[in-house]
Amino acid sequence: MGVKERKARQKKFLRQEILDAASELFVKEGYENVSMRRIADKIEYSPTTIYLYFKDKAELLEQVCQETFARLRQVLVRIEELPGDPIERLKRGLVAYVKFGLENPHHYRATFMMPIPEGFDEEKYANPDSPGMQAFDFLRRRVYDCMAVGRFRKLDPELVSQTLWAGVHGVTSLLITHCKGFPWVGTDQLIHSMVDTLVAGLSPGKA
Amino acid sequence: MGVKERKARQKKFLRQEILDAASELFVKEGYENVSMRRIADKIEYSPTTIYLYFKDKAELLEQVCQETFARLRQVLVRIEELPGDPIERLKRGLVAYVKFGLENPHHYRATFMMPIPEGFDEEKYANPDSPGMQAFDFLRRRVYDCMAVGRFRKLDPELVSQTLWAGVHGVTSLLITHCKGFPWVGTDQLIHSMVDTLVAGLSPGKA
DNA sequence: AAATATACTTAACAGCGTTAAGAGGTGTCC
DNA sequence: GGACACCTCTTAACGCTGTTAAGTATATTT
Repeated sequence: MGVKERKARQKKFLRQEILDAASELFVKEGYENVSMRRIADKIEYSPTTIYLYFKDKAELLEQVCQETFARLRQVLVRIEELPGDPIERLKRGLVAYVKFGLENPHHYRATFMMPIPEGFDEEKYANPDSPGMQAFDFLRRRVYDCMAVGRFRKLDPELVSQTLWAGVHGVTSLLITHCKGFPWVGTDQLIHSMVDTLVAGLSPGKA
Repeated sequence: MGVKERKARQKKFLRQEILDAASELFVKEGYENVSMRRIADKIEYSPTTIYLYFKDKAELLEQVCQETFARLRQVLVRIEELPGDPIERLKRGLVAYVKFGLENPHHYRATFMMPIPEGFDEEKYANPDSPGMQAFDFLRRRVYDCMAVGRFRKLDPELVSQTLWAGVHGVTSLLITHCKGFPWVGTDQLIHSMVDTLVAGLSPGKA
């Protein structure tokens, strides 16, 4: 009676195949240039088949992004395990965040730069299990570490975390959108300038 | 022989009418929900008429955004004229930038958060006359002011300007995209935290 | 009055996300 | 074995989208 299991396996396989095809197109072309029909062509199924596995295009690409952002989580966990100064570890995490965004610009855009779909589901964005939230949690923990050892001024740690996030998000999204056509002083320079400046501004010894 | 002039006036008038209709829809619904057909309906012309006045949708909405960003320029010029501490003037400009973005989220998104169109024209984005560039120039001048009076550490002023821009852009775009569904500590708090932290981090007295 | 230029429209193309209805094979039960 | 139901997938279609080519009707010029 392993027939049910085999079918389930096949279903899962096709689902993954759709995800992979979508991902590949997505990486190459970005959100608006990936169409259900093109994905279907790639896997040699009819377009409507995709709807048997995903509610709509938004859900499909959200899953693609989640897969990718799971990798960011891994990177951050590895950094979390590394020894070192709390400040240094925080900085490393922030820099890794930006680099990850620049390496996966389409995923980053879809996750953090696209308008929330009309009927926004509060839970999904507040959901602490989403990879985005997990990345933010990493940041928050690093901030608490820095505060615990007095490397940051006594501020609302939530506010500090959000400020840092906004900072690295700013660099990431700006570089993604205007990568060409603007005389950037240099990607790495800008990343480190942001991280160092924010951290310096949060450090004690200066009102 | 004022007939030519009258025609030119009429042409200009219709052009502006298109711009206004597009702007109104754009403000209410955002980029993707504004269609050429809806604009045409609004002004009671055929959709193709718009193409006699604008090359395509991108150019039309770019003009809409330029009109709006011209208002940002006015706001910044007024701030520029105000007396006060160079640091305070810089901060006021940065805060005004974010508030403007939050008041015109669709324009801000279209201008600074959308993928550059395929055949990107380098000149247009490097064009120093574009409202975006003018806003950046304002920022740059304020940075030079702060440096001139020793309120900033001796850093590359270009790098400092870009860092500040990325910071305020980060707050703006993050709040635009995730305005709901994330437990923000408070919009104004976040804005001022970013501005104050960056400025503090750039100030002398702290390595 | 005929020719031309201007301003606009109609019709169409090729694409999009998505849904409704149907086909064809597989497994189940009488 | 045959009827039935299920599961997977497809075909066809709807109503959108941006955009172009061709046509019309009016006004100006010759």
